Amino acid sequence: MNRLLETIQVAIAEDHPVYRKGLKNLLTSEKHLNVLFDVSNGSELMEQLRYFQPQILLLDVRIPFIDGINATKIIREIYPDICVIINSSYSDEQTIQAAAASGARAFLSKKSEFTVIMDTIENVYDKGFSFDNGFTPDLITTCCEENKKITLGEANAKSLSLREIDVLRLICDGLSSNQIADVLYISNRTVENHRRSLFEKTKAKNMADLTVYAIKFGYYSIQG
Amino acid sequence: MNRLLETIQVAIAEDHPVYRKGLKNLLTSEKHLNVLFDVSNGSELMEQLRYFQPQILLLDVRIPFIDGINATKIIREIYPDICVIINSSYSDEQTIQAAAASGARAFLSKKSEFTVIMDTIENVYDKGFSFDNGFTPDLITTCCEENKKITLGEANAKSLSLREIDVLRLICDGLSSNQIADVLYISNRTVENHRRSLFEKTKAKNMADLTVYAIKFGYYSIQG
DNA sequence: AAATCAATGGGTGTTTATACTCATTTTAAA
DNA sequence: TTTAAAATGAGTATAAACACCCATTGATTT
Repeated sequence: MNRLLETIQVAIAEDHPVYRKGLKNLLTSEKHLNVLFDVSNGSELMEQLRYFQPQILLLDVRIPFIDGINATKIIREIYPDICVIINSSYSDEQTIQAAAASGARAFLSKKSEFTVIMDTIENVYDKGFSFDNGFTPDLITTCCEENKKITLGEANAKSLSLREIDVLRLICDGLSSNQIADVLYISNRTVENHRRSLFEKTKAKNMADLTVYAIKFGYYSIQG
Repeated sequence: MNRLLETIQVAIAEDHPVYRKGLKNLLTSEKHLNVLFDVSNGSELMEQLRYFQPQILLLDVRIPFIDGINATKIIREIYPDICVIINSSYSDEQTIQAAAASGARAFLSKKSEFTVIMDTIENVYDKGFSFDNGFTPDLITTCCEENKKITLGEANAKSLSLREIDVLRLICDGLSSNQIADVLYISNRTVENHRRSLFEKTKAKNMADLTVYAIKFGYYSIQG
């Protein structure tokens, strides 16, 4: 293959600003790479993914709101084409195993040299996986067997309409049905109907449940 | 003083290559700063210090061979003019206290924005200390004498009780007051009282608001 | 042309949440 | 040992949420 003709789309999720900026600069300076976006927490990550899907996602384990492992699980369900590379400060067995089980394609230590990061990205881009740092083919296969047992039926979830997303976000802002009705200039009965279809589509039971769903799937992003 | 005529001599000891390079690039781009050297472990650090003495040393706690705390103690003895700024991934009390006791002039979280790093460097250069991230004048004096208990007055004032956290988590799980009462073997009136104090402490208006708060401040984590 | 769906609005209920008031017991701290 | 706070429970209200039912309009799709 001719690498020169291809540009790999990369994204970064990492909460240490200096590390994130440094990594972004180094990746940007590579001609065949393009950094689609960089975010500092899981909430922002899921929001960005709704609009931009990178081929490679460099994902820190310890990020706020939705941690790297759970984010990987969710991403595997909604965006199975995105290859997640887990990046962690600690390379202990539990973390590596959790990364493999969640559906990550490679594991990187934060102590890695930049050349190692580049090698890993290219390996994942070419072959789908990169085996290093305790990440082995054996581990993947055993973990994938485990994965088959825990298949979640999120694929059945119907997509939300634009108006439903409006209502969902205002719910997360803490507004009541009446308040939402005032904001959107519609009847509170209409708001309640939207909410009812939100419950049906998301299988949520109440407002709290709905809020968790919204954050989990990037419909609502937590700030600060 | 005229900052433009002065160049602050800085050095970096940090074992994560990407973070180190990123930080070095950012510091180098500041005109009144000069990065004397950057090393990846305590052994290299002490070797470099024999030939080059920076005015400010940005020192990671977790570096190989000689960790940041011990390195600071040694530096204070041999090179008392070098101002050490401890840089750490975790801002827990023990680490901050240890940093203060070892003779550090400031404490930085690795999650800090670059502007915060710059402010800290300039504060230390101008005044000898920078008080932030739990680093207080009191801490310096008490740590230099003996290990006293640090009272966290403001943290206790707003912190949630254990039972309140139980209730908060079950709310996020989507349970109603009656269901929570069943799970915790208490009256639903008690649950409602806990919920009321949760509203008071968090200033949330309803369940959705409370759920966002819980996720934001780490009381509830989203599972994949 | 017929069917589908998003968006709008309503009727009639029951359940739950929220806002006040208050009291008791236990536990931890000053 | 007195004080404060946490954890428990309740009475009485109103507001909101939630569960069913239903219809109309406009846009898109088949």
